[in-house]
Amino acid sequence: MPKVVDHDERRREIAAATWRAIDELGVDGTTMRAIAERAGCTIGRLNHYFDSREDMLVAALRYAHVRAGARMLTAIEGRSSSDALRAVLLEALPLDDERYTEWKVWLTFWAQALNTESLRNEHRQRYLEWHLLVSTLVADAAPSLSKVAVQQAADSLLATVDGLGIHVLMSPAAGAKRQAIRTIDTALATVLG
Amino acid sequence: MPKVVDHDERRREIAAATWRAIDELGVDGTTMRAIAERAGCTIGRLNHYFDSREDMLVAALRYAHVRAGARMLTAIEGRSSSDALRAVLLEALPLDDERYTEWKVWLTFWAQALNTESLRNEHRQRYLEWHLLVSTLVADAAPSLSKVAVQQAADSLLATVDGLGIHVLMSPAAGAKRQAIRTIDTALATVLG
DNA sequence: TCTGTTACGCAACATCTGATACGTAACGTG
DNA sequence: CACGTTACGTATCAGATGTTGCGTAACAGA
Repeated sequence: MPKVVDHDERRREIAAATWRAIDELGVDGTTMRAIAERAGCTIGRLNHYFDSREDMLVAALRYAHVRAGARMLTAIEGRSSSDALRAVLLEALPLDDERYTEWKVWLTFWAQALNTESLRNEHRQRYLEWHLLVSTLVADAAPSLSKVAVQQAADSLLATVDGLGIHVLMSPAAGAKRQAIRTIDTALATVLG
Repeated sequence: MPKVVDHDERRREIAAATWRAIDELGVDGTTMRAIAERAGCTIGRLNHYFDSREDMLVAALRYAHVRAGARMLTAIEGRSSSDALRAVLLEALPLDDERYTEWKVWLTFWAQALNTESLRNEHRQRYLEWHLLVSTLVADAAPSLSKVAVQQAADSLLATVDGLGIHVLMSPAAGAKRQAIRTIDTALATVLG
């Protein structure tokens, strides 16, 4: 067994570079050359660790997913359920550079998913987890709600977050961000009473 | 002045063909060849009426915009303001094939707009009109609301519609559609009391 | 009918793309 | 110290793409 390298680590590096390329250039501009440039290697290495460009795109999506998931857990830690719910929803919005970039990646993949079944599955997977997290928090924060009402509230909150995210993405002014926070708060007030 | 043809009509035809190509193939797959095929002409004609491919994409976006605008006006006609509000919001969702396709085009352009200033402006324009329409209807339907509350309600409704649209787009099952309608109705109940 | 202009099909081109094939250097193992 | 395997840089290729330029046919106006 010669020349041993951390396979997973390399793949993660490449996924991160792909992620950066998508952020800077859009998915169209994310060519093998662009990724290699950002990963600080040659195309040879990319092809060594991934079978195709599409596999690298999926890896970038998963990478963004893992990042976001970790942030959500941090946001929940040590908060009451209603505080945690608000924190999680706000954490999901593109309010700073990191999350703005993350949203660019999401949006890019949504569009790409329209014509790629594997990406659509990837998205549905993420959405289920995300829905489960929010509905759990809603149930904790408003124990008097029926199961159906909890689901309904979660659906409504998730839709609001996604819509606001897109809006901020297209008009990333400070005003739009403040407005988004206000909208989340009124939505929460409606749900939690 | 020889061989006179309706310039605008030709451009509209090409825009419609571009629209169809985006629907079927995604924006990446929308090549000059693909558009020409759908328009029933050769690439020569495309280049005769548009300076570049990007111009044709913008034209397709405007075409979709015009279509949607016309549908909205039809939906309002002869309804009370609160009925009209509901009709307009539902009309904005991807609940049938035509509107599903339209949403594919929107989503595609949102993603594209992330790296194209001209498309972002195009979107903001559309969003302003759309926001104005909804907030006007809200003001009519709930005259007791303050100006600020009307704006807030409109923001919330628009975000909900956009979020639901994306969700239906990714999971176009009948269940998701019914769920979306229910979410719109609860949002309306909240706003209009 | 003649003429100048417009419409647009056709073919060619330079560019860029993802993928492959090959060569070499690094290194764990015997 | 070989030896065999892995890592990956380099060169190359076939295919696709947007754009350009040329040639021709159609037609309004004189």
